Amino acid sequence: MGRSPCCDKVGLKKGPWTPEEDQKLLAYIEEHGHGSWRALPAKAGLQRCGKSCRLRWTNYLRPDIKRGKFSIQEEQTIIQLHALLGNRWSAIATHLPKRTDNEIKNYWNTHLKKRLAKMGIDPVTHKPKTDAILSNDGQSKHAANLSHMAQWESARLEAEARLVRQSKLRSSSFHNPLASPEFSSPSSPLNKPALVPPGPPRCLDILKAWNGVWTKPNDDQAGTSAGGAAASVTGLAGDLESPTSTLSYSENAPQMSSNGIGDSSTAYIEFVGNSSGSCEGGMMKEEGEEDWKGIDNSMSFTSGLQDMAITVDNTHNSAWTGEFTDLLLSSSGGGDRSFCEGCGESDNGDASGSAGSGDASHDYLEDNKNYWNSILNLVDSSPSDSPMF
DNA sequence: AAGCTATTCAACCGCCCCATC
DNA sequence: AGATGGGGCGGTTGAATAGCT
Repeated sequence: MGRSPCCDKVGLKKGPWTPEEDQKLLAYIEEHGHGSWRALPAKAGLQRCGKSCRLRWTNYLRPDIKRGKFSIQEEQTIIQLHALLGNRWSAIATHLPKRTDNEIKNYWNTHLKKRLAKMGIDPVTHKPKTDAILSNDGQSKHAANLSHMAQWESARLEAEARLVRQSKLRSSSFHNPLASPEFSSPSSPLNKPALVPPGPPRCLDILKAWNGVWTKPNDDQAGTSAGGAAASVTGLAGDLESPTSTLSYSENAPQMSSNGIGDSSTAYIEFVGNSSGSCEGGMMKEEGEEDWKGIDNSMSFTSGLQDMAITVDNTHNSAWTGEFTDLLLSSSGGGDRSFCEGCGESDNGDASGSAGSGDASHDYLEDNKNYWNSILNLVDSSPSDSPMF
Protein backbone atom coordinates (compact mmCIF):
# COMPACT_ATOMS: atom_id res chain seq x y z
CA MET A 1 0.00 0.00 0.00
CA GLY A 2 2.30 2.71 1.13
CA ARG A 3 1.60 6.20 0.25
CA SER A 4 3.08 7.90 -2.69
CA PRO A 5 5.73 10.49 -2.01
CA CYS A 6 4.42 13.96 -1.70
CA CYS A 7 6.01 14.75 -4.97
CA ASP A 8 8.15 13.24 -7.60
CA LYS A 9 11.64 13.75 -6.32
CA VAL A 10 13.26 13.27 -9.69
CA GLY A 11 14.40 16.52 -11.21
CA LEU A 12 13.33 18.58 -8.29
CA LYS A 13 15.71 21.08 -6.83
CA LYS A 14 16.79 20.86 -3.23
CA GLY A 15 18.84 23.00 -0.95
CA PRO A 16 18.92 26.74 -0.45
CA TRP A 17 16.43 28.84 -2.25
CA THR A 18 17.64 31.41 -4.72
CA PRO A 19 16.22 34.94 -4.82
CA GLU A 20 14.65 34.09 -8.15
CA GLU A 21 12.83 31.13 -6.67
CA ASP A 22 11.72 33.23 -3.74
CA GLN A 23 10.40 35.81 -6.11
CA LYS A 24 8.48 33.26 -8.11
CA LEU A 25 6.94 31.76 -5.04
CA LEU A 26 6.11 35.09 -3.54
CA ALA A 27 4.61 36.39 -6.74
CA TYR A 28 2.51 33.32 -7.23
CA ILE A 29 1.14 33.26 -3.72
CA GLU A 30 0.45 36.95 -3.74
CA GLU A 31 -1.58 36.52 -6.85
CA HIS A 32 -3.26 33.18 -6.32
CA GLY A 33 -2.69 32.17 -2.76
CA HIS A 34 -0.97 28.92 -2.13
CA GLY A 35 -3.98 26.70 -2.74
CA SER A 36 -2.76 23.15 -2.99
CA TRP A 37 0.86 23.05 -2.09
CA ARG A 38 1.36 19.97 -4.11
CA ALA A 39 0.14 21.65 -7.24
CA LEU A 40 1.79 24.94 -6.55
CA PRO A 41 5.33 24.31 -7.84
CA ALA A 42 4.17 23.44 -11.33
CA LYS A 43 1.83 26.40 -11.48
CA ALA A 44 4.48 28.74 -10.13
CA GLY A 45 7.15 27.40 -12.41
CA LEU A 46 9.29 26.08 -9.61
CA GLN A 47 11.34 22.93 -9.70
CA ARG A 48 10.57 22.30 -6.09
CA CYS A 49 8.57 19.93 -4.01
CA GLY A 50 5.33 21.40 -2.75
CA LYS A 51 6.40 20.69 0.73
CA SER A 52 9.56 22.65 0.22
CA CYS A 53 7.52 25.56 -1.09
CA ARG A 54 5.25 25.45 1.92
CA LEU A 55 8.21 25.40 4.25
CA ARG A 56 9.92 28.24 2.49
CA TRP A 57 6.75 30.26 2.65
CA THR A 58 5.79 29.56 6.22
CA ASN A 59 9.28 29.88 7.64
CA TYR A 60 10.77 32.63 5.57
CA LEU A 61 8.71 34.42 2.97
CA ARG A 62 5.51 35.01 4.86
CA PRO A 63 5.04 38.73 5.32
CA ASP A 64 4.07 38.53 8.95
CA ILE A 65 7.27 36.98 10.12
CA LYS A 66 9.46 38.84 12.50
CA ARG A 67 13.10 38.03 12.10
CA GLY A 68 16.10 38.82 14.17
CA LYS A 69 17.04 38.54 17.75
CA PHE A 70 14.58 37.24 20.27
CA SER A 71 13.58 39.63 22.99
CA ILE A 72 13.82 38.76 26.65
CA GLN A 73 10.07 38.40 26.79
CA GLU A 74 10.18 35.99 23.95
CA GLU A 75 12.95 34.01 25.57
CA GLN A 76 11.03 33.81 28.80
CA THR A 77 7.91 32.79 26.98
CA ILE A 78 9.72 30.04 25.21
CA ILE A 79 11.31 28.73 28.37
CA GLN A 80 8.11 28.76 30.33
CA LEU A 81 6.03 27.26 27.62
CA HIS A 82 8.66 24.67 26.98
CA ALA A 83 8.50 23.72 30.63
CA LEU A 84 4.81 23.15 30.13
CA LEU A 85 4.60 21.77 26.65
CA GLY A 86 7.92 20.25 25.91
CA ASN A 87 8.98 20.26 22.29
CA ARG A 88 5.58 21.25 20.97
CA TRP A 89 7.02 24.06 18.96
CA SER A 90 3.90 24.87 17.05
CA ALA A 91 1.93 25.26 20.24
CA ILE A 92 4.66 27.42 21.68
CA ALA A 93 4.73 29.46 18.51
CA THR A 94 1.08 30.37 18.91
CA HIS A 95 2.11 32.46 21.90
CA LEU A 96 4.93 34.17 20.08
CA PRO A 97 3.43 36.34 17.39
CA LYS A 98 5.40 36.55 14.20
CA ARG A 99 7.76 33.79 15.15
CA THR A 100 7.70 30.45 13.42
CA ASP A 101 7.91 27.14 15.15
CA ASN A 102 11.06 26.40 13.22
CA GLU A 103 12.71 29.56 14.39
CA ILE A 104 11.69 28.93 17.97
CA LYS A 105 12.95 25.41 17.75
CA ASN A 106 16.27 26.56 16.38
CA TYR A 107 16.59 29.24 18.97
CA TRP A 108 15.86 26.80 21.72
CA ASN A 109 18.38 24.32 20.46
CA THR A 110 21.13 26.81 19.83
CA HIS A 111 20.69 29.27 22.65
CA LEU A 112 18.25 28.52 25.41
CA LYS A 113 18.98 24.86 25.80
CA LYS A 114 22.65 25.52 26.18
CA ARG A 115 22.05 28.33 28.55
CA LEU A 116 19.95 26.15 30.79
CA ALA A 117 22.43 23.32 30.56
CA LYS A 118 25.26 25.58 31.59
CA MET A 119 23.30 26.50 34.65
CA GLY A 120 22.98 22.91 35.60
CA ILE A 121 19.35 22.73 34.61
CA ASP A 122 18.13 19.91 32.53
CA PRO A 123 16.57 21.61 29.51
CA VAL A 124 14.23 18.70 29.04
CA THR A 125 12.78 18.50 32.50
CA HIS A 126 13.62 22.05 33.61
CA LYS A 127 14.95 20.60 36.79
CA PRO A 128 18.41 20.70 38.27
CA LYS A 129 20.40 17.83 36.95
CA THR A 130 21.35 16.75 40.46
CA ASP A 131 17.79 16.02 41.41
CA ALA A 132 17.31 13.15 43.72
CA ILE A 133 14.21 11.10 44.13
CA LEU A 134 11.73 12.56 46.52
CA SER A 135 11.62 10.79 49.75
CA ASN A 136 8.82 12.72 51.35
CA ASP A 137 5.55 11.30 50.24
CA GLY A 138 3.57 14.44 50.69
CA GLN A 139 5.98 16.40 48.63
CA SER A 140 5.92 13.80 46.00
CA LYS A 141 2.17 13.98 45.86
CA HIS A 142 2.37 17.69 45.64
CA ALA A 143 4.83 17.43 42.84
CA ALA A 144 2.55 15.07 41.04
CA ASN A 145 -0.30 17.48 41.44
CA LEU A 146 1.72 20.19 39.84
CA SER A 147 2.53 17.82 37.09
CA HIS A 148 -1.14 17.14 36.74
CA MET A 149 -1.86 20.83 36.45
CA ALA A 150 0.82 21.12 33.87
CA GLN A 151 -0.98 18.45 31.92
CA TRP A 152 -4.16 20.42 31.97
CA GLU A 153 -2.41 23.55 30.96
CA SER A 154 -0.65 21.68 28.25
CA ALA A 155 -3.89 20.29 26.96
CA ARG A 156 -5.43 23.71 27.01
CA LEU A 157 -2.59 25.24 25.04
CA GLU A 158 -2.77 22.44 22.58
CA ALA A 159 -6.43 23.12 22.13
CA GLU A 160 -5.64 26.75 21.53
CA ALA A 161 -3.07 25.81 18.95
CA ARG A 162 -5.63 23.63 17.27
CA LEU A 163 -8.09 26.45 17.15
CA VAL A 164 -5.48 28.63 15.61
CA ARG A 165 -4.83 26.08 12.98
CA GLN A 166 -8.49 25.75 12.21
CA SER A 167 -8.82 29.48 12.11
CA LYS A 168 -5.94 29.68 9.70
CA LEU A 169 -7.50 27.05 7.55
CA ARG A 170 -10.76 28.92 7.45
CA SER A 171 -9.01 32.01 6.23
CA SER A 172 -6.42 30.03 4.40
CA SER A 173 -5.78 32.44 1.62
CA PHE A 174 -5.07 35.40 3.68
CA HIS A 175 -2.50 36.99 1.56
CA ASN A 176 -4.06 38.36 -1.55
CA PRO A 177 -7.27 40.27 -1.15
CA LEU A 178 -7.47 40.72 -4.88
CA ALA A 179 -7.51 37.10 -5.68
CA SER A 180 -10.30 34.59 -5.41
CA PRO A 181 -12.79 35.03 -2.58
CA GLU A 182 -10.99 32.56 -0.45
CA PHE A 183 -8.12 34.98 -0.35
CA SER A 184 -10.06 37.94 0.78
CA SER A 185 -10.54 37.35 4.45
CA PRO A 186 -9.96 40.72 6.06
CA SER A 187 -9.57 39.20 9.44
CA SER A 188 -6.78 36.92 8.57
CA PRO A 189 -4.85 36.36 11.72
CA LEU A 190 -1.63 36.19 9.85
CA ASN A 191 -1.93 38.95 7.42
CA LYS A 192 -3.86 41.57 9.29
CA PRO A 193 -3.88 40.80 12.95
CA ALA A 194 -4.82 44.35 13.79
CA LEU A 195 -8.12 43.93 12.04
CA VAL A 196 -9.28 41.17 14.25
CA PRO A 197 -12.39 42.43 15.99
CA PRO A 198 -11.83 43.38 19.56
CA GLY A 199 -13.13 41.15 22.26
CA PRO A 200 -12.07 38.66 24.83
CA PRO A 201 -9.19 36.55 23.76
CA ARG A 202 -10.28 33.28 22.43
CA CYS A 203 -8.21 31.50 24.99
CA LEU A 204 -10.52 32.76 27.64
CA ASP A 205 -13.37 30.94 26.01
CA ILE A 206 -11.31 27.88 26.16
CA LEU A 207 -10.53 28.62 29.73
CA LYS A 208 -14.22 28.79 30.44
CA ALA A 209 -14.72 25.45 28.89
CA TRP A 210 -11.82 24.21 30.81
CA ASN A 211 -13.19 25.68 33.96
CA GLY A 212 -16.29 23.71 33.32
CA VAL A 213 -14.23 20.71 34.04
CA TRP A 214 -12.40 22.20 36.92
CA THR A 215 -15.40 23.71 38.59
CA LYS A 216 -17.91 20.98 38.23
CA PRO A 217 -19.84 20.98 41.45
CA ASN A 218 -18.76 17.50 42.05
CA ASP A 219 -17.01 17.11 45.31
CA ASP A 220 -15.43 13.93 44.31
CA GLN A 221 -14.02 15.38 41.23
CA ALA A 222 -12.90 18.45 43.05
CA GLY A 223 -11.28 16.19 45.52
CA THR A 224 -9.37 14.44 42.86
CA SER A 225 -8.39 17.39 40.81
CA ALA A 226 -8.25 20.89 42.12
CA GLY A 227 -9.23 19.97 45.58
CA GLY A 228 -6.84 17.13 45.62
CA ALA A 229 -4.08 19.41 44.59
CA ALA A 230 -5.02 21.92 47.22
CA ALA A 231 -5.10 19.24 49.82
CA SER A 232 -1.75 18.13 48.76
CA VAL A 233 -0.40 21.61 48.79
CA THR A 234 -1.39 21.92 52.36
CA GLY A 235 0.26 18.71 53.15
CA LEU A 236 -2.73 16.44 52.95
CA ALA A 237 -1.86 13.74 50.57
CA GLY A 238 -4.82 13.17 48.36
CA ASP A 239 -4.66 10.93 45.40
CA LEU A 240 -4.92 12.74 42.19
CA GLU A 241 -6.20 11.03 39.18
CA SER A 242 -7.59 12.19 35.97
CA PRO A 243 -9.20 10.27 33.19
CA THR A 244 -6.92 12.09 30.83
CA SER A 245 -3.81 11.67 32.82
CA THR A 246 -1.21 9.33 31.58
CA LEU A 247 1.55 10.55 33.77
CA SER A 248 2.90 8.85 36.77
CA TYR A 249 4.79 10.03 39.75
CA SER A 250 7.95 8.27 38.95
CA GLU A 251 8.20 9.44 35.42
CA ASN A 252 6.95 12.93 35.46
CA ALA A 253 6.61 14.41 38.83
CA PRO A 254 8.87 17.30 39.58
CA GLN A 255 11.33 16.14 42.11
CA MET A 256 12.82 17.75 45.12
CA SER A 257 16.53 17.79 45.03
CA SER A 258 18.46 16.16 47.78
CA ASN A 259 19.09 19.46 49.41
CA GLY A 260 15.43 20.11 49.44
CA ILE A 261 14.91 23.09 47.20
CA GLY A 262 15.36 22.04 43.71
CA ASP A 263 12.21 21.12 41.92
CA SER A 264 11.44 22.26 38.46
CA SER A 265 9.96 25.51 39.52
CA THR A 266 12.83 26.29 41.75
CA ALA A 267 15.15 25.58 38.95
CA TYR A 268 13.38 27.94 36.68
CA ILE A 269 13.06 30.69 39.17
CA GLU A 270 16.67 30.43 40.05
CA PHE A 271 17.47 30.65 36.44
CA VAL A 272 15.58 33.82 36.04
CA GLY A 273 16.93 35.29 39.18
CA ASN A 274 20.46 34.45 38.38
CA SER A 275 20.11 36.15 35.12
CA SER A 276 19.22 39.43 36.61
CA GLY A 277 21.73 42.13 37.06
CA SER A 278 21.18 42.49 40.74
CA CYS A 279 22.21 38.98 41.50
CA GLU A 280 25.79 38.00 41.84
CA GLY A 281 25.52 34.63 40.39
CA GLY A 282 28.81 34.45 38.58
CA MET A 283 27.01 33.78 35.38
CA MET A 284 28.80 32.79 32.30
CA LYS A 285 29.53 35.47 29.83
CA GLU A 286 27.44 34.77 26.86
CA GLU A 287 25.61 36.31 24.00
CA GLY A 288 22.69 38.24 25.29
CA GLU A 289 24.04 38.68 28.75
CA GLU A 290 23.29 42.36 28.76
CA ASP A 291 19.71 41.64 27.97
CA TRP A 292 19.43 39.24 30.81
CA LYS A 293 20.85 41.75 33.19
CA GLY A 294 17.90 43.95 32.70
CA ILE A 295 15.38 41.30 33.32
CA ASP A 296 14.25 42.50 36.71
CA ASN A 297 13.00 45.71 35.27
CA SER A 298 11.65 44.45 32.05
CA MET A 299 9.76 41.37 32.94
CA SER A 300 6.35 41.64 34.39
CA PHE A 301 6.49 38.31 36.07
CA THR A 302 9.54 39.19 38.03
CA SER A 303 7.44 41.48 40.08
CA GLY A 304 6.12 40.37 43.41
CA LEU A 305 3.93 37.40 43.79
CA GLN A 306 0.98 39.46 44.76
CA ASP A 307 1.16 41.43 41.59
CA MET A 308 1.14 38.28 39.61
CA ALA A 309 -1.75 36.86 41.51
CA ILE A 310 -3.72 40.04 41.08
CA THR A 311 -3.09 40.03 37.39
CA VAL A 312 -4.37 36.54 37.15
CA ASP A 313 -7.38 37.25 39.27
CA ASN A 314 -8.36 40.30 37.35
CA THR A 315 -8.16 38.71 34.01
CA HIS A 316 -9.43 35.23 34.36
CA ASN A 317 -12.89 34.51 35.51
CA SER A 318 -13.52 33.68 39.08
CA ALA A 319 -13.85 30.02 38.51
CA TRP A 320 -10.45 29.98 37.00
CA THR A 321 -8.84 31.80 39.85
CA GLY A 322 -11.00 30.09 42.37
CA GLU A 323 -10.05 26.65 41.32
CA PHE A 324 -6.75 26.65 39.62
CA THR A 325 -4.95 29.68 40.86
CA ASP A 326 -6.27 29.59 44.36
CA LEU A 327 -5.19 26.12 44.88
CA LEU A 328 -1.77 27.25 43.90
CA LEU A 329 -1.91 30.13 46.27
CA SER A 330 -3.61 28.42 49.13
CA SER A 331 -0.65 26.72 50.57
CA SER A 332 1.89 29.08 51.88
CA GLY A 333 1.69 32.17 53.83
CA GLY A 334 2.69 34.22 51.02
CA GLY A 335 5.11 36.97 51.39
CA ASP A 336 6.74 38.39 48.44
CA ARG A 337 9.74 36.51 47.56
CA SER A 338 11.68 37.88 44.73
CA PHE A 339 13.26 35.70 42.18
CA CYS A 340 16.54 37.11 43.22
CA GLU A 341 16.15 35.62 46.63
CA GLY A 342 15.84 32.36 44.87
CA CYS A 343 19.00 33.00 43.01
CA GLY A 344 20.72 33.79 46.20
CA GLU A 345 20.00 30.29 47.26
CA SER A 346 21.50 28.77 44.27
CA ASP A 347 24.70 30.39 43.37
CA ASN A 348 26.71 28.34 40.97
CA GLY A 349 23.73 26.25 40.38
CA ASP A 350 24.19 24.02 43.36
CA ALA A 351 21.16 25.43 45.11
CA SER A 352 22.71 25.08 48.49
CA GLY A 353 21.60 28.28 50.10
CA SER A 354 18.80 26.94 52.18
CA ALA A 355 19.74 23.35 52.22
CA GLY A 356 18.83 21.53 55.33
CA SER A 357 16.56 24.29 56.44
CA GLY A 358 13.35 23.32 58.04
CA ASP A 359 11.72 25.67 55.56
CA ALA A 360 12.72 23.62 52.62
CA SER A 361 9.19 22.46 52.09
CA HIS A 362 7.92 25.98 52.42
CA ASP A 363 10.46 27.22 49.91
CA TYR A 364 9.45 24.48 47.60
CA LEU A 365 5.82 25.42 47.77
CA GLU A 366 6.64 29.05 47.50
CA ASP A 367 8.65 28.49 44.40
CA ASN A 368 5.93 26.46 42.85
CA LYS A 369 3.50 29.21 43.60
CA ASN A 370 5.67 31.76 41.91
CA TYR A 371 6.36 29.48 39.05
CA TRP A 372 2.79 28.63 38.26
CA ASN A 373 1.60 32.15 38.70
CA SER A 374 4.24 33.38 36.36
CA ILE A 375 3.08 30.88 33.80
CA LEU A 376 -0.52 31.81 34.30
CA ASN A 377 0.38 35.41 33.98
CA LEU A 378 2.34 34.72 30.90
CA VAL A 379 -0.39 32.78 29.22
CA ASP A 380 -2.92 35.29 30.31
CA SER A 381 -0.97 38.18 28.93
CA SER A 382 -0.50 36.77 25.50
CA PRO A 383 -0.11 39.71 23.18
CA SER A 384 -3.32 40.94 21.74
CA ASP A 385 -1.80 40.92 18.31
CA SER A 386 -1.03 37.30 18.60
CA PRO A 387 -2.15 35.42 15.52
CA MET A 388 -4.27 33.26 17.73
CA PHE A 389 -6.54 36.06 18.82
C1' DA B 1 46.73 34.30 6.16
C1' DA B 2 45.44 29.64 6.60
C1' DG B 3 43.43 25.92 8.77
C1' DC B 4 40.46 24.14 12.12
C1' DT B 5 36.47 24.14 15.14
C1' DA B 6 32.15 25.79 16.80
C1' DT B 7 27.86 27.87 15.94
C1' DT B 8 23.81 29.10 13.50
C1' DC B 9 19.77 28.35 10.98
C1' DA B 10 17.45 27.23 6.56
C1' DA B 11 15.94 23.25 4.73
C1' DC B 12 14.93 18.38 4.46
C1' DC B 13 12.97 14.00 6.09
C1' DG B 14 9.82 10.92 7.95
C1' DC B 15 6.00 10.36 10.61
C1' DC B 16 1.45 11.58 12.14
C1' DC B 17 -3.15 13.65 12.07
C1' DC B 18 -7.19 14.73 9.87
C1' DA B 19 -10.45 15.42 6.15
C1' DT B 20 -12.36 13.38 2.28
C1' DC B 21 -13.88 9.76 -0.60
C1' DA C 1 -14.93 1.46 8.09
C1' DG C 2 -11.00 1.70 5.62
C1' DA C 3 -8.02 3.86 2.11
C1' DT C 4 -5.98 7.87 0.46
C1' DG C 5 -4.03 12.43 0.10
C1' DG C 6 -2.74 16.92 1.95
C1' DG C 7 -0.76 19.39 5.34
C1' DG C 8 1.58 19.97 9.74
C1' DC C 9 4.96 18.78 13.19
C1' DG C 10 9.30 17.65 15.35
C1' DG C 11 13.90 15.85 14.67
C1' DT C 12 17.89 16.18 12.11
C1' DT C 13 21.21 17.64 8.64
C1' DG C 14 24.54 20.32 6.39
C1' DA C 15 26.12 24.61 4.26
C1' DA C 16 27.47 29.10 5.59
C1' DT C 17 29.56 31.88 8.81
C1' DA C 18 32.14 33.26 12.93
C1' DG C 19 35.66 32.64 16.04
C1' DC C 20 39.90 30.77 17.47
C1' DT C 21 44.71 29.08 17.10
